[in-house]
Amino acid sequence: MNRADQDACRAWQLLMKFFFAQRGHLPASGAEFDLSPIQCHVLHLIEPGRPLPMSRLADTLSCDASNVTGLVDRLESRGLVRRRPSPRDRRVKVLHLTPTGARLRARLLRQMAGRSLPLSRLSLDQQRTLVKILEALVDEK
Amino acid sequence: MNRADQDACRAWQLLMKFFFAQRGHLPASGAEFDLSPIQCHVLHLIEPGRPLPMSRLADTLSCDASNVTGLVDRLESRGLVRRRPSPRDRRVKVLHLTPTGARLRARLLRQMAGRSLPLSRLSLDQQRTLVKILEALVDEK
DNA sequence: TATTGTTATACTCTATAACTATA
DNA sequence: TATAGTTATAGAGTATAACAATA
Repeated sequence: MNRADQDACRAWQLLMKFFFAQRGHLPASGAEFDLSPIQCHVLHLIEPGRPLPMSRLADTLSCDASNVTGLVDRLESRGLVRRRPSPRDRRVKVLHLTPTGARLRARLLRQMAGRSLPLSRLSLDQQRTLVKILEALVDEK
Repeated sequence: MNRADQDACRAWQLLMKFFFAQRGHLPASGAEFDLSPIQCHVLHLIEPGRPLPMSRLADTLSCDASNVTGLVDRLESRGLVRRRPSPRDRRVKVLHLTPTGARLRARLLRQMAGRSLPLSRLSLDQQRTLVKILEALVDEK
């Protein structure tokens, strides 16, 4: 294995380590707000002011549509999200955050960042470089 | 908010986006090997040649010990891991990968890296910088 | 007394199959 | 015919409480 391959290999090993470490923190992060990990994930995906069709949620979560029904039922009964009919396609229901849901989402994300991302270990230069790299790595479409 | 705070804010927003994107891919990644997301996580945590006590697994997953019992039951019945008594403390059981488990773990991690980490979008310089940054960010203890 | 792991129980998460409404 | 969403069902994931064995 050449030097470039070694670097790439090391990079994805560390990215996976980071990912699974975050995944390990998620149950405790969510529990502070009485949210399951998957509920945290849904809340992250429904951005304020950006309604999301149920089917898109199922795709992004890599799960079956029947699963999303129950998931959204529970979030809706807690007053965090709301289903609304789509004006364009009467089969579709789009998901909105309620004001309560938006506030909880913001608190959750702040808490997750504070709990598990020791950015203070990085220099300002490193933080800026990290931003550039992540922008290349995370598909924003 | 000053410039430094903006950079830090953007950095953790992107890290969270990366994390949840990976989390979204995990069910499909695991399904190719008939593994649930949590089973993938456990397999990642039990490194070959590095036995792991059950209690440590519960801590790292932020879950209750009673949960780990069932989790390990299912992995053990598939021949992927084995419980062994600890020689030092007779209350403790440590987890080992079987050869089959170690092979499956390697295949899973290779597949995850190939599926979801488009490192080819990064220059070699960026990859090397990313490694340095992640080493600072991921607690290796 | 405290800790490790198991069991019993109940609820959430999840996929499969069958269904309705709409496109 | 195909797609969006629901329902029913069954199995996996999860926490709580009570327990046995060991420290």
